[in-house]
Amino acid sequence: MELPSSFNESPAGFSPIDFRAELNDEQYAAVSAEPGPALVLAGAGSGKTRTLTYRVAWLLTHGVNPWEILLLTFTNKAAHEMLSRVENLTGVAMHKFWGGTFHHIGQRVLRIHGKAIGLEPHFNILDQSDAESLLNATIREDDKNFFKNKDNPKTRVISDIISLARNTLLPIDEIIDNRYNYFEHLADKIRHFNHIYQECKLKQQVVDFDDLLDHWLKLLRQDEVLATQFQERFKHILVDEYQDTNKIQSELIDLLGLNHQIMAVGDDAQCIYTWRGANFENIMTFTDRHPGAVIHKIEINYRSTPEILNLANGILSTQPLGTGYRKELRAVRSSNLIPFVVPVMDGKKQAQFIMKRMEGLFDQGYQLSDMAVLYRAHHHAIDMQIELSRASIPFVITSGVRFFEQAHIKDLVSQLAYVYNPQDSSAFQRFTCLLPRVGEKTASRLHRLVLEQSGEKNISPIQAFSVDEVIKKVPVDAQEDWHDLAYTLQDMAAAVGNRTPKEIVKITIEGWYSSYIRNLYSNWSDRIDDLESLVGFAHRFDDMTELLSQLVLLNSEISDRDVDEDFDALRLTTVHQAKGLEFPIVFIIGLAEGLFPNKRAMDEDNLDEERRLFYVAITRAKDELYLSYPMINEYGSPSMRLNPSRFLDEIDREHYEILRIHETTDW
DNA sequence: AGTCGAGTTCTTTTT
DNA sequence: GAACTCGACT
Repeated sequence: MELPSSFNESPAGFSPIDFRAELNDEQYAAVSAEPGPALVLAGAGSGKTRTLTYRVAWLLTHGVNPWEILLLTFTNKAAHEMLSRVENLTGVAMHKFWGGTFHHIGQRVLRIHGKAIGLEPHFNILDQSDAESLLNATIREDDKNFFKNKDNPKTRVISDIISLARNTLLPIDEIIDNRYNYFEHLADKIRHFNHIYQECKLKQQVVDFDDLLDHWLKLLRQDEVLATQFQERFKHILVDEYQDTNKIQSELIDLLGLNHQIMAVGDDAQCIYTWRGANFENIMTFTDRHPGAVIHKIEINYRSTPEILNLANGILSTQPLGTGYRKELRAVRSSNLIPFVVPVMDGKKQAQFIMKRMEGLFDQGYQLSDMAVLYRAHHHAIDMQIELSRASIPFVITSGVRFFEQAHIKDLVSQLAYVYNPQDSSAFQRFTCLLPRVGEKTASRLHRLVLEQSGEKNISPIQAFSVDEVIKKVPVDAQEDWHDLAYTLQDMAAAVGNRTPKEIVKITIEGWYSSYIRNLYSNWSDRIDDLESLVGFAHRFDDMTELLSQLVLLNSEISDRDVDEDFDALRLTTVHQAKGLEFPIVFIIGLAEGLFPNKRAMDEDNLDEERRLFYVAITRAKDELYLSYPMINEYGSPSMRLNPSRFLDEIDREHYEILRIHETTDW
């Protein structure tokens, strides 16, 4: 039930857009808003993306230049989608905008201006797991016995604490006080670990995800001239999913938008990232921080049936008073089936019910790609995957190991990263540890030795791989591989500057790594195929640094062979990853206490966020909605009885119908 | 001292 | 299935 769209009607010339006709009153008011701070409260399914897209188009047709617009989004996908829609609408090419995730833009700023805070333009970006291993290594080096004590927190926890502190701009002590008070005695220690970790990264010219925001903010704060330059350059700043911004992000936006040119778009009812520091205070206090801000409410819902919206509104009304903007989704679609609550015996029965129901839906003309199964946590989908595979029903699962996070991809990328930044010990360690009898300790010794020799003999670190003093220290079993590896890296280094990224990637694959992988994996040809598709990906880049950043930041992008959009398959996804998507048919599974709401959220009293997550899940559905819960959980050593989710109890009984599984055999 | 293999224990959500 | 621990082996 989308509004009429004139996309692609005039492929050659771009005829003027009739904004009034293509938008409803609420949307039009936001799109055509006068310059000045604005807060757009867009309910689920109300055409938020459309509004943002048309706003950009509006600005462009009213004399604003593309480079004067900064578009900040939560995911790369959202940025891409919006900008390509703008391109279709106005003919202005995507790359003319500064648009992307906060991290992406931060990276871009730091490449250009990072020198001021000690970052060379070729710095490498560590992903979550690289960052954690580096932190781990730093801690071990500083305090050998720290992890021997079982009562001490694991690296993961320390990393979480540090990250939360940085994202909320609060001191580490305060984070520990508030959320980890059982580690109070370690506050000094953790602060110290953080300190040496930051130093270590800077020395190696690497940054983690948080640095991309933190350094960016630091840069703007310390260099007033630069800050002013950005403030004057970006005449319009548009922020998507504003409710999920954290303190450091809102600080960045406020600083960049000092001239009151921010349009923030969001929905406080859909704030689901507080665990990552998101703070919906940002959206609640926006008008205080930006006096004169105009609030635009967009509430007409084009997506869902009234029955589904009744349920969604019911959830909204159970939210504690005063915690959000008052809103109600208004339906325009005609009535359809009432949502069903489906108790089932266990996960297997749950999967079987869904498959049974799917058959009925096929008869009604729906296809697999119209349907999605949503769940709270990845492992809730195991039974679903098993049963679907057994019945050979095609499905895509947006989770698990992402393409760029697979071992062989990271192995290869580490070699590329190292050639561009030989200080990067994480990259060095990643590929050296693949050699026989080389582990963490040997790797770091070799890395030090290589740098030392490079300094002493005044040669590049990569040439130093072949120096006798280094070779002597390589374990005997690894000698042969070491030579091949050194040769490949030197080949790559020689190609830097005069070959394209694509060609360099090719050299890397065809070098040491392909012979290594052949001996290691039985499915090596699949893995080589993956690597080959990396060559295709690299083809899009002229600049290796840009390619390397994207490989880390774009972790949701999948390999080219999976990009087939027409492939008819059922979608399995977590609720978090389903944010912003819509499906005619939605099954939400595992709606039991301890699963959804998640046990940990119950322990930590985070039920409001779980409820918002449930709200997000429900509002993905267009035509039909099924809410199911297993009564028994066979995972966990003694099978446990499960109670239906409290969220089901909170819904008015008249808004759904209970479906007993034995009655459904005829569907 | 450091690597490697076997066995155990869990994971919410993501840039 | 991967991330960690532990004991054996170099």
